[in-house]
Amino acid sequence: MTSQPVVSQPVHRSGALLDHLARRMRLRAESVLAPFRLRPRHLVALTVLRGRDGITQQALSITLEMDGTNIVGLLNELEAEDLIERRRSPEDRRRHLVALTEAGAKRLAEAECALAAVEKEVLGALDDSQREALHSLLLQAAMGSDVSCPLD
Amino acid sequence: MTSQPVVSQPVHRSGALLDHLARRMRLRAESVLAPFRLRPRHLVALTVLRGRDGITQQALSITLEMDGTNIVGLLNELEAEDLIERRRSPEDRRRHLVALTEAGAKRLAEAECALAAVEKEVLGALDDSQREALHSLLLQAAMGSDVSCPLD
DNA sequence: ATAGTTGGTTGGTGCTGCACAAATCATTAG
DNA sequence: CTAATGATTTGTGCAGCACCAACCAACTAT
Repeated sequence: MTSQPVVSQPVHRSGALLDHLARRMRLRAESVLAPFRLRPRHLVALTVLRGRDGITQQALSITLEMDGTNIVGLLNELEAEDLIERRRSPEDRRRHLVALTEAGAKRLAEAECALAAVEKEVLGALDDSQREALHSLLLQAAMGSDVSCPLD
Repeated sequence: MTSQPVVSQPVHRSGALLDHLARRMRLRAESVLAPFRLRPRHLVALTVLRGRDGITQQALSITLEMDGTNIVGLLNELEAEDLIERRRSPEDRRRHLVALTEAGAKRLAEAECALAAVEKEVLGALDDSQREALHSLLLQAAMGSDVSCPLD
């Protein structure tokens, strides 16, 4: 690899587009999510938790790239709604292993279902297969670039 | 395809992933952009302007889904740096037609160039062709779902 | 045992992005 | 002339989030 001295095509930047679309999505998502007593960041956290059960709070803080103290608050809110559970780690009883509860998984699924319309609107220019492709690319990017995710 | 009465697979939701990745990108982008005296939202605005020269401020406000009064502030900042230009519309002299200046296009290009590393990091799990695919999907979604963009 | 370190928690402070409201000016339309 | 419209200015308030300091419980090392 790295053999070709190809200087580099203009290689399009996706940052601004990502920002823009995320914003549009979030604006609509907020009102849709409100009846579920969830805000966008809750959704993000729950989504992460669905993929990595029993993650430690530190790892979560790294994954979400949020300050540890704010993670606490976020989890408090979710725990108050019984959507997540904090279990003590048997190996190191200081650690909390955070996991989605059944209610949490259910709420997440319901919320996602309710977001179908939003996504349809924001990603309206994409057909189903394109949306699926987008999802898998986003997923791969999100999982792969996760510092706290050594082995998947 | 589209012939099967498949009720619907779980159809993955991309909202949270979009949110998550945009955040990761934005966090890094902020520091990279600082030397250019640009913040992420400036980048978004400039990116939009590159695609639609001579757009009216109202249209911009619709596209960015930002309040009109905040658009004014944003444009003031960009105009102070001579990155955009406000021209009076000849047809309706109340309107401002906003356009990228040469300096603006240049700054935008430079900033994007500087963001290469950031994108490489955040989208590190994707290879070049995947990144390209992602970009074109995002672009299509952004252009297509734009209410103020009747004909492109 | 004792000291130092680490995971988590609490409380507080402050900045930034943004929505929203109100008042103003220039221009256009009826 | 009057009303409506595009843009501007100024001011208010809230939410997200980073950061700091103090603290407890539990682990580690000596």
